[in-house]
Amino acid sequence: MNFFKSFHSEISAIVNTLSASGDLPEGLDTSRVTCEPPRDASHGDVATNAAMVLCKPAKMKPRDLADKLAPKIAEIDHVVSVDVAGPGFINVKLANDFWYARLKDVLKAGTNWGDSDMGAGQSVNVEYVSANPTGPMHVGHGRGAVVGDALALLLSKAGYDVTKEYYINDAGAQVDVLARSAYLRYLEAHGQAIEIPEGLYPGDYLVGVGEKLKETYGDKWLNAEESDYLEEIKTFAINAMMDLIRDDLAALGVTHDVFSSEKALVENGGVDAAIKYLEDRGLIYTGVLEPPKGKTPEDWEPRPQLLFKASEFGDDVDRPLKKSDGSGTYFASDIAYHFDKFKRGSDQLIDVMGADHGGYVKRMKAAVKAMSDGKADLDIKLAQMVNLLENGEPVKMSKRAGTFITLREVIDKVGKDVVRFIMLTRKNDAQLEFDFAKVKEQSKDNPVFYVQYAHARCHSVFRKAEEEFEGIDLSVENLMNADLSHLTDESELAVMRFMAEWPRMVEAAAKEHEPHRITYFLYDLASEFHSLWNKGTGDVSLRFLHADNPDLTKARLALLKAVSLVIASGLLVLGVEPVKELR
RNA sequence: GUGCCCAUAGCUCAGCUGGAUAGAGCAUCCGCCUUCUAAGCGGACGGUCGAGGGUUCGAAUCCUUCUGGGCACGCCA
Repeated sequence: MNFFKSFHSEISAIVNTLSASGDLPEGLDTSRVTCEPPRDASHGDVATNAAMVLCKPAKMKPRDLADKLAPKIAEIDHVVSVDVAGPGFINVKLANDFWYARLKDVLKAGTNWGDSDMGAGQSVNVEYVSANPTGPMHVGHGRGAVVGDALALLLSKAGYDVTKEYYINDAGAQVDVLARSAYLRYLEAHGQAIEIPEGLYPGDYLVGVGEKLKETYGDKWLNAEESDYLEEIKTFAINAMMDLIRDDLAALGVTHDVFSSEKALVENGGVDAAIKYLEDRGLIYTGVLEPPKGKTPEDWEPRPQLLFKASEFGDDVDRPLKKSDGSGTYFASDIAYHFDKFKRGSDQLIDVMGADHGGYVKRMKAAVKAMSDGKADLDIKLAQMVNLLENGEPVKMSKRAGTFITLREVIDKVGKDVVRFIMLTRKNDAQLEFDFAKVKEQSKDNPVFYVQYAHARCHSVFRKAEEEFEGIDLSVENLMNADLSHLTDESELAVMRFMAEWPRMVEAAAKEHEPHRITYFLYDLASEFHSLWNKGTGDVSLRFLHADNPDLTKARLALLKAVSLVIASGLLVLGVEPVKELR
């Protein structure tokens, strides 16, 4: 559990007590009071800004208020000292017993340590990947996939009821292009010489589709009109592409709970229903849009269109729902899709998409606000570009020259765990450099390795312990009984303090929808641990195993066990498998 | 032209949504293996947080105006 939270409620209780006794005014709002680990560890274990936040409504000077709160805070369990510092911070030091208790919490909970009930079972829908079913995934898709998947895992850990969803864009012009491209490959499979015109998909991943089309249909479509074969071949090709994509995702360890089809949504009237819903609320009209400023398209001409009043919900202009040929725009079906997600019971929606969809954010948020009467919240995470490098040099990619690198190739080259971890070493909206040379390197330059190494080091001691102490019981149940008061070195306590912050980290990262924070936490924990480890090189008494002192050894093993569990727990959130040994 | 995102050490980036003297890694320099993995650790050097103004006890963080970069801008998805 997040002990900063319970500290916060202790302080609120103190404030209320002082109010009741007349020492402080009634009705002070403690919601802005924070309890955090101080930036500088020498300040103590918990710092609170209570005196500074409450001084104004309490009509006191911050230091005076702090002096009033401090003696009461000193009475809280495990508090050994309270200092007032700086402009009015109250710094609290906790007894070692407190950290020993947290360590036992870790052992007891295992990799479930850090689980939170913050989400209280609220339903969250995370939509991610949603790559068009027109070809294999590229590395950029992979980033969205990892960000979405890790975010979903994180939210689950924080107590939300998460649905992981993929939206298949199987309607519209792009899948028509796919169908035509597949048809050419079908002709090719029948021995015809083909030339792929500009605008169709040239990728050779369609060759196999052409052959399967031949197997399935024989020569049935060879001399047919497009209007006859298009639908059937389209469905066939889309299915083939989705198999391909699902396969790529599986290789990344990404699985979705729900696949939603845009085509189905159009065909079952969902889009029309959504438009009608907005129409009934007076949010739709037919009008003519201003041409875009600055860069007017060549073929621009004013044309009346069916428009959604997005500007009433924070968007810049109203947005079209129908194309000039009368069919729905992508936006129209996406409105229907988000409406559908909302009606299925999620009032918290998260979309992960590529940064090139940035211009789409405002209108979608406007639509969700309108469709849900403001009840649903949509957060859109934009996954920025990934730049592939080889030893600092950009990897040149060209679709035409066939040097395009797919996500699958990257996974096969470095492994899924490396891809997942590296994709989360940056905020989602910052560009990411992915250097093949770096990520395969087994050194501290490579964060994946650095964290895995810490985990592996723990296990190497367990193996050593089994060799040196015959019949030693390394089970959690046994280690839980260790006398932890042997652990008094500053580095040991530093590691314990750091682990105790994990639940708070999970909650903060989940609240902000920022899975990359987990990566940084793990890196820092690994760093604390490596530091402790190395102290043993200079000071033999700090090593973990001591043949002449089984009690001390047991306590140290308990600490190691906890470290390995917290690292494993964090890696699980990232979808990365903790390794016990590095080759 | 308009909107969104970004700007932090020489380089690559964090900075816990307003807290204390702004932190890591790389690079450079100096140290540490008779060892449970040195695949590591410790230290030094390095900053007008792009610029100006504002909000308050307090700003890298919030507001505003600039400067410089990325993305997007009806009938693509």
